Order: sequence, then structure tokens, then C-alpha cells
Amino acid sequence: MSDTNQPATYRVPEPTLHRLPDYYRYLQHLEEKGASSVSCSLIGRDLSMDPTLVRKDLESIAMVGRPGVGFRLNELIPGIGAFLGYNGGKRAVLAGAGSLGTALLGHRRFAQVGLQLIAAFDNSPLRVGERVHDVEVRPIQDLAEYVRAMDIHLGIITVPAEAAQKVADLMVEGGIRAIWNFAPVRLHLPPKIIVQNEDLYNSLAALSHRLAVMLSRESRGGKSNGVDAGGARIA
Amino acid sequence: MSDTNQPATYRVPEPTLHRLPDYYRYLQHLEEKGASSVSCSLIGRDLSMDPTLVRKDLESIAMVGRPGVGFRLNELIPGIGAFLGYNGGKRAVLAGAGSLGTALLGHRRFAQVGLQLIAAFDNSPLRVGERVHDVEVRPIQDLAEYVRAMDIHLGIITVPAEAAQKVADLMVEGGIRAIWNFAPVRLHLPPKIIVQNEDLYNSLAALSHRLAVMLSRESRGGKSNGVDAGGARIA
DNA sequence: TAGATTGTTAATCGATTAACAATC
DNA sequence: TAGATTGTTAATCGATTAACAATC
Repeated sequence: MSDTNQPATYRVPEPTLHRLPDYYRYLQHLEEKGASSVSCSLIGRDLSMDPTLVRKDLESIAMVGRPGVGFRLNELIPGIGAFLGYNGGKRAVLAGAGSLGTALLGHRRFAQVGLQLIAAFDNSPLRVGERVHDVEVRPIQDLAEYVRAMDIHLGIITVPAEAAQKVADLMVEGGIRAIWNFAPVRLHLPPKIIVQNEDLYNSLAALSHRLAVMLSRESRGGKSNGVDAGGARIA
Repeated sequence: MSDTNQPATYRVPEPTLHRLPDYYRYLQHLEEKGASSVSCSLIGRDLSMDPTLVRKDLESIAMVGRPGVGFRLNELIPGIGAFLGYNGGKRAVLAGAGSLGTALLGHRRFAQVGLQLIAAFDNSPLRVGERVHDVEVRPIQDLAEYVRAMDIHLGIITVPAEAAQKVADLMVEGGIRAIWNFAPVRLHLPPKIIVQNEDLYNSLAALSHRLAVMLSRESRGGKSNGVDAGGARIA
């Protein structure tokens, strides 16, 4: 890490953050099966990852194990859970009670990771006033005020792309600190706001490109002229 | 977390692949506004990215521009589109006609990127036989046979976590080459199969951890005892 | 030509993998 | 003690950023 005199955080790498839920689930399974401790090599074997990477990940969130033995599940699981805020009770509002929004509102498992969707907002008079999976749908105009009054920090955007920026602005106006954005647009936001884009097209792109490469490669019997189906150069 | 067990022979970096849809959309907007060419620095400015990174990305998919001028939109947009297979007509099946599955089946925009969901599968007799957004829901038992008969390469999994592995096995049995997995589990699959996990918990983890850090830091007014809210060590 | 921007090579940065000593 | 596994430091690898020459 950089050794400035500034109190900089030991930043937990983004990739590590993304892997933690996988460990968490795997370890829960393991505990249900009666195990009481685990080694990084076992985790690595079962999750098809390099054991050293597992160790580094656990180290980066300050988990300690015992040389020669491994990590105790009854420390490790709560440790990861605490780190991820799974017992936090994070309250959130959701904007856009369409089909995706509805799916998220009905997602029982969110409660298990400490996420509570306490209100939904929509601009359609048809939807406002309804209850979707026990959550009341309110008019989008009330969003900022509601968020401020209830002191909510997390907002979820499931409106169409065209409306997303406007909704994001309302959230910021109300004092939201983090946005989980399912709309396929990059939002323009103040630098302080944390954003996580959940853009299906970004990952579909990777998937479908690889698929195209694989198929075109097969149909050419493995021969290549240096340019694949999609136009990418091949090493 | 974008992961694939694909043995990488070609060299378009994963992060680049994920950024391409952003460029594509941005450039379309730009063209609609009447522009006919664009420079990497303009893209960088509007998308808040380093212009050199933009250039590298375009270079890696073999786009060529003109020094002193930039890239012509009428070459660049179709170029990226072709690379991503947006005019391909990729047929796919979806397993799990629950709320998320239904949302995806109704997602009109997929057609715009060349993705067609041509059949859905579910194990609930209540759902089988229904039509969800013009797509017929078939019994899950027929999946492998259908996929083989129709020569489908792409499968989408929106079943609950417990059922995901079984469904994935059926897809592989039918000859599926790539799986877009929305269930929160790591699938065990033959190495040839391309997988893209769309696991909400992975990104929620990053988001909620950062939020927790931000909030706890504020509440301490910047002071730190060496351990933040989530348990991460601070330098 | 002068200005701008690409194409390309080099430097930096960060994450993963490897090596090994400490310790249960 | 012997075997296993952690903790920690070093090496490698890949992606991003910087530098600069070529060219429209």
C-alpha cells in the first residue's frame, strides 16, 4: 500500500468485494453439512479458484486463521457477513415499479442480506397507490421529500433509460448517498455519490462476443486469418 | 464479477468488452444530434473516462480513425455494433418464468441488440402452457430436446438458486454453448461452456460496503481507530 | 503550414500468482 | 515432531495511463 502520511484506507480491491458473497454462501453450505473449519485450499478447490487468492481476499478483510488448521467457520461466516453489512438493516427506496422493479420488490432474499425496500415510486397514476409485495407505490414527485424525511441512504433505479437521470437527480436532492442503477445509462452525479451500475447490456456484450468468437472459430475448423467474426484481432 | 472459464485465445480485455455498449449508446445519441465524427477526447469528456483508454478500446476492436480528425460515426457505430453482434439474431431460451424471467421476456430492447428469447421453460404446471409476452412456456423436461432440435446456443437461467445447477445441466445436455446465469450460485460446468454470472449479490456487496464505510467515516468525523464499520483495516 | 488527433510504444499501477518462513 | 496451512513478501501478469512520433 502507499505510505502517505494521509490516513488512507486499506482499500479492499473491487474484485475481492465481488467475490465475498460467493465465499459467504459456500461457507454457509459447508457449515450446514457439519464442518466447523475450512482451509483456503478447500475453498479454492470447491470454487475453482487459486487458493492464494482466497487467502489474500480473507486477509484483506482482516480475517485471521490458524496456521496448520485453517479458519473457523463460526468466526469466518459472521466476519464476512459483518463486513458486507448483512445484518445492517439497510433501508432503500426503489423508483420504477415496472416488471423489473416488481421482481426486485418481491425478492425475499434481500432481507437475508440486510436490505429492506421500504417504498416504491412510480410516475404512472395507474400504479401509484397500489401495493406491490407489501410495499406501497408512491408518486415519483414525493421521492425527494420522502427520502429526506425517512433518512434513506440507498436508492434503486428501475425506470426506463430516458427517465433514469431525472430520477437520480431526485434521489440526490433527497440526500441519497448510493444508487443501484439498473437503467442502461451512465448517470451524471456528484462525485460523492456511490453508484453501482447493473447494466445487462454490458455483460451481455461480453457473453455474446465470446459466443460469436467460439462459434465462428469452430465453423472455420480452428483456422484463423487474424480477424475473428466480430472483427477482433487474434493473438 | 465477470468470469468465464473460456480459455482465452483472443485478446479483447474483459473490461473493454464491458465498456463497448456504453460507447455504442453514447455514439448513437451523438449521431442523432447531428454529429458525423467524434474524437476520443470528446468521448472521454462526456463519459468521464481517460481519452487514452477510449482510444485503446477502439483500437482493440480494430476501429481506425483519421489523425487530426477522429472517427467517423457512420463507420464507428456499425463497427461496434457488428463486433458486439447486435445484428446477429442470437436465439436464446430462458429457464424460470418467475418474476425476473417474466421481466426479461418482456424486455423489448433485447431485440435491438440482436437477442431473441424464443422459448421459456418452467417446472410449474401452473405456468406451463401460458404465453408470457408472446413466448410460450414449456415444461422444463423438454428443455434439452428443444434446445437440440432448434440448435440454440444461448441459455438464460432465472430459476431459484437451488434449481440452477440442474437446469444448467439440462442446457449443456441439449448443446447450449453459453449461459447467462441470474441465479446466485456458481455453476459447475464443462470448461468449454461460456458463463456470465449476473449475480445481484456480488455487486450489492460492493455497493453496500462502500456505503457503510462512507457513513461510518462521516459519523466519526474523519477520525479512525484503525477499523472501519465493515471491519476493513485502515492505514 | 499549424493544430489536432490518431497510432504505437513505454511507464505505471494494481491484482493475481508464486515462494517461503512462521506457527499451530 | 511432522504435516498442514497461515501470514507475508516477492514475481508476474494485465490493464490503465503517459509520452511522442506520424499524419490528416
